[in-house]
Amino acid sequence: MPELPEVETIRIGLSQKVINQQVLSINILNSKSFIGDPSKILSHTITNIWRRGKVLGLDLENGQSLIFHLKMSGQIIFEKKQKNKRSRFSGGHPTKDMQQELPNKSTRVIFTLSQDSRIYFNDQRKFGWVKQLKTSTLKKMNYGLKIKLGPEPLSRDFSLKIFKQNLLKHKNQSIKVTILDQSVVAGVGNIYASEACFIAKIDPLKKVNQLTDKKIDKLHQAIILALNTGIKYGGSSITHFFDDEGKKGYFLEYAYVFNRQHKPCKNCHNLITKIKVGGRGTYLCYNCQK
DNA sequence: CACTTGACCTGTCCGC
DNA sequence: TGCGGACAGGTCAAGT
Repeated sequence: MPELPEVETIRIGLSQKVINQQVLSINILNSKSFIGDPSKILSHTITNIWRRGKVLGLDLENGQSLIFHLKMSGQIIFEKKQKNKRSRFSGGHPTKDMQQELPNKSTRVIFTLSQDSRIYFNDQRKFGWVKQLKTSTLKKMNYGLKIKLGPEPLSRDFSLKIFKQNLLKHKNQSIKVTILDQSVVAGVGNIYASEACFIAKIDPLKKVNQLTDKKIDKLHQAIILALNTGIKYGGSSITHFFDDEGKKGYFLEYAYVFNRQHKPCKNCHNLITKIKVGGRGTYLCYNCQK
């Protein structure tokens, strides 16, 4: 589920709440969801929160880190207990988004923090994980992933030059499959890959070596725009995504193509088509994207 | 070697 | 209503 904008939305929300909190207990309800040694985290204090691609990290004062990958269905929900009632809203205003009681049948790990608050790691499909790693080894360990992560798309590291270099390592691969490769650029997933191809007016099936320099420039800009727009609307909620307070994201209301098959293109009114690219659902407007 | 498919899991939706 | 199959935001291993 969560791509860069969804993880970033969670990071922003959590950052105001967990810094300087101590981890009082860790309750692992599904053993495969937690990798590493929880005792190295226990009773230590959170000093920093960060994101790298789709990975979210918490650093602790003892040189250890907790990192999260939400894969397809993971959630990180912060809950602060207030006297008798529990609340996941800062002001206590109920919203329709947060029907679920916690913990629930998807809850895999519960972190109890100081100030009577908790972090719930929920994950229906059990693909996601939480790992304990030494902070100084994070980079060497590729943030818990097997491949080396590419540049952070919303930082200066994501220059046009580097993007072009990385793209051209995959000359014969389709554009969409290539930008989903986390070693080319970190954090782009299936939703924002379709969106970026639309914004750049590129057919996602087209091969990398068919792109002109001008199109590569457009695609580079389009990736940045799509991700920033996702963050602006608090991410995309299809079924599983909620932010750290249990609220939905609204990006899909503003999406050009994703999940809009048989609906009119927002640019030319032709109908949006759904195809498969690299085994993944892919949405496009054949009139706009060449 | 480059590229594709299936596995990992649980749940939902759709056609028959 | 039930059953089987396809599909779902990601990553990785195995297969071609």
